[in-house]
Amino acid sequence: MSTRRCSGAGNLEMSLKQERVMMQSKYEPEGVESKWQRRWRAEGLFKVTEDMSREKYYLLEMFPYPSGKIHMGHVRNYTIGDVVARYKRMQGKNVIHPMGWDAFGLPAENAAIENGTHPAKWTYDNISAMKRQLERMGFSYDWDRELATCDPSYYRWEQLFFLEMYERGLAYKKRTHVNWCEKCQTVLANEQVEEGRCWRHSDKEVTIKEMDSWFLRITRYADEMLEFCERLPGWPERVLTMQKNWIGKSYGALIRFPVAGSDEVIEVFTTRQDTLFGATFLCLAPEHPLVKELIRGLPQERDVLSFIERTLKMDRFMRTSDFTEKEGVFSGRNCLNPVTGEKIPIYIANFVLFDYGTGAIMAVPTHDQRDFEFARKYGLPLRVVIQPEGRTLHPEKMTEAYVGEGALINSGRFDGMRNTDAMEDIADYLKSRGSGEKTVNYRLRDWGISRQRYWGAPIPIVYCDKCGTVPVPKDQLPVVLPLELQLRPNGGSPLPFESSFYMTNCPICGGPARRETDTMDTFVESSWYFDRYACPDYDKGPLDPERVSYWMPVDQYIGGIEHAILHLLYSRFFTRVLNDLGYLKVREPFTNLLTQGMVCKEIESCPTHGYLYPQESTGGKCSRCGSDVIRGASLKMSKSKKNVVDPQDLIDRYGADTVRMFCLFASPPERDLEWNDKGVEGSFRFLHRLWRLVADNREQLISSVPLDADNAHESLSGLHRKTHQTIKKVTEDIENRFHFNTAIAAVMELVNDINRVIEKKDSLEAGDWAVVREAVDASVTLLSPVVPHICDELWEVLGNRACLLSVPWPSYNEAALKEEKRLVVLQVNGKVRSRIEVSASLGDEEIKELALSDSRLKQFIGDRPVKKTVVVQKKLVNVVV
RNA sequence: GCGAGAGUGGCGGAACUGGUAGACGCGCUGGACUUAGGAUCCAGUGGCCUAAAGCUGUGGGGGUUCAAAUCCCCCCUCUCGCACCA
Repeated sequence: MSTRRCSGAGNLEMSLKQERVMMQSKYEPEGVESKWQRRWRAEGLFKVTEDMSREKYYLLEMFPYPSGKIHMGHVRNYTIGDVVARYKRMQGKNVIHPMGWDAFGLPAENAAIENGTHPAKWTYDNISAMKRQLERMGFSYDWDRELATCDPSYYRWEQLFFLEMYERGLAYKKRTHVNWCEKCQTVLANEQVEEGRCWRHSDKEVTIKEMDSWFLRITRYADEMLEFCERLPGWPERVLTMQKNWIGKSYGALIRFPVAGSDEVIEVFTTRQDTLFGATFLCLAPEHPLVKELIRGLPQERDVLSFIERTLKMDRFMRTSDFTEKEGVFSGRNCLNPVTGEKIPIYIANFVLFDYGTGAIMAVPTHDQRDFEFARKYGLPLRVVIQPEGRTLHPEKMTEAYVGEGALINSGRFDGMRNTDAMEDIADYLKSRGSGEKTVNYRLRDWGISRQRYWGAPIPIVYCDKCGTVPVPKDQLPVVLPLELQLRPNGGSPLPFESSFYMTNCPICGGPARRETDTMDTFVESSWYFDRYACPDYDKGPLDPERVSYWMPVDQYIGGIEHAILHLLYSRFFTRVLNDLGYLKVREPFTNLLTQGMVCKEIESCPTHGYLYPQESTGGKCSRCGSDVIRGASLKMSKSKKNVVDPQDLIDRYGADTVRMFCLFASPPERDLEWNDKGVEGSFRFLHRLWRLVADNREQLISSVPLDADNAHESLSGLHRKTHQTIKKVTEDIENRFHFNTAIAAVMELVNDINRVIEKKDSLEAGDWAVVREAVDASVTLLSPVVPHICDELWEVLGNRACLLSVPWPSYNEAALKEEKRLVVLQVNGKVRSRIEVSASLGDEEIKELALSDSRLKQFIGDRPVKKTVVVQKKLVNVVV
């Protein structure tokens, strides 16, 4: 690697001629930061354009919901991203680093209802407030690419995508059982239900409701998305595992059970077709579409209906909990086991999931624990079909199901086969008889995107009594969300009540028609915003093919782990759709993914007053009642736990650079960050020290002769070496693993070394100052992605003109890394007993000799005979006695 | 229950392919300068021991190795994800 001068000789000369930049002796971040933010903006430093001759680098952080104020999670996420963006830029890449707003969503509506502000005004006010805060942080966004998803110029393209998906059967409407959140007054996708609760809040259960809903056929891509999990080496294993589990592919068979005395057939999905001969009853989910028909007119009808009603009323969490007792009711009907011909009862059971498989199961109580419990409870027959080796199962004596392997019995022609071997054969047998076949089943369901809310992108569909469901013609897009209307005080969408919106004419027959009043899930907007950043101003179509193919895919995506399934899965799906529709050339949107940890802080609480704000706890006592404060675990910052730190307060107090630095220094990005007010002070102090280092030695630094590669300096060779070692370390820490904490620590070490050298200021010669200058230049340059304002200021003070962002990243000199002396550790039986310093030119044998003649080592060896001596290349000698 | 990850000083964290455990920072202790310090600087700071010498030490136990925070086996704890998935 070649040596690059850290100090620019040309710049130096110019600045010496110029009036010298005045420097304050005290570091005052506010002034420095606003100065540089102004200059960056004036120079359009963050603007980026397509340049086919240069290698592009797309760095993206998850865009925020415009809640009005940035929180520590944003600050951390965006600081990590900004460091990478600035670093890559200094490395010479053409870096795109955009920012925008995930601007549709419920909070705007709720705020509107609460305090009478229009969702649009609320949203745009919040956007400008948050934008100001992001600018104050000094992030290097190309604001020319800013977009807000609530803007018709954005969502019109989404409506176009929807129509094209509709044409291809990728968007469809069906009446089905869906997740309903009472609090949000809307339907939720499966991915948005967490532990039976709405992902937005945990205080209200999600219930099941039957209604019409629009779906996107994500399941069409299930297999491909699963397979591609193996081709995303730049993604965390954890996220891929979660996605794989969510897609949930399983191999099994579809088996048809004819209903006795009817033409109806019940299809069942099973992964255990080997146990088919032991199926002694069937269970349907209460939501199963056949249930109502089966029971019509039977004496059981009433009981079944009341059972269904009871079950559906249960919230989803209880319904699917392991602890909920398995319950069911006989439907009054039977069906025939397709292989035994035996008549077996059909039950309706609460534990059967309507949205997995076919919503119906064959029950084999002897070899499935759930079926076993159910059979015991309702006195249903058990038949053993798998006999384990070395013991005999008796149905009447069994206390639990046997789920292991064994030989088939009571299974007709398959008797004696190993159950695992019979899987294929039984499937073939079913196929030959027309009663089933092998199949693959996915846990993933189609993505329900209808939302019965106002503040979202309208679904471009019209309903006509004559023509049915009619897509809005593409040239009539966008279907604009009306802004002038009265919101409903109790939540719920005003659109179905707004005739000026829903009343329209049928695009086909021209007769009166009604618009779809559901809006799209906001995750639809976030599924393609990164594509639009490539060409936010393009109006001839959703995406400018040239620009998009230059920028996509995203090289590095950074965001919270909470989107491991939701947003990341939807985006992978959407990318495939847009690829199939011809808008995109890529199949996967994000090459590398970094999921940063949460920002946590210790909680404090009082036995009577609950969680306390820091100012409510003084000297370990509750300021209201004086009882002892309980210091709790460090938990994710949240308003309800009263452990949030407002980034704005910190910026006001310490400046953006300090906040940026602490966020990175406290822990590596993928881990949780433990907030520590004292730690912030530490970062602030370091920046002060850095500032003083330059301020106090400005004259000597500026007038020092630039260091030449070959004028290796005798007196300060240690500092020269340290400088190059630091460049190497920082480069590798950022490049290979994004470990900014160790990178910062390395620069701190260098700065400590510089200060140690400068202490002997008076004895330093001109050549020494050149070494110091090199070290200072390196420190400032290496830190500039982390703390760009102070670094640009110091860089200018040191006589340079350009902003560091356009200065190349320093490279290190391999020769300068070499130490002429090496510290060798001497061990006896693996224990450190002594250390010696040896010349780096010595060979293993010579070092061994030196070691054995070391007096301290000799003392430890005593007169014991040396059995063996291990020498590790210029590092360690271990003498075994 | 299944799957993944993690347990290192008073705290956040270093130690990259096994080779000086605790870099860097916070906190703490002592000192200097100060009218003062929550400013700054210097020194110290895993534990045991008055100190040195020494011993000991990376959740616990065992193993491999000249050498283990790091590799293997068993156990414990915590975090996250999934959780009646047929």
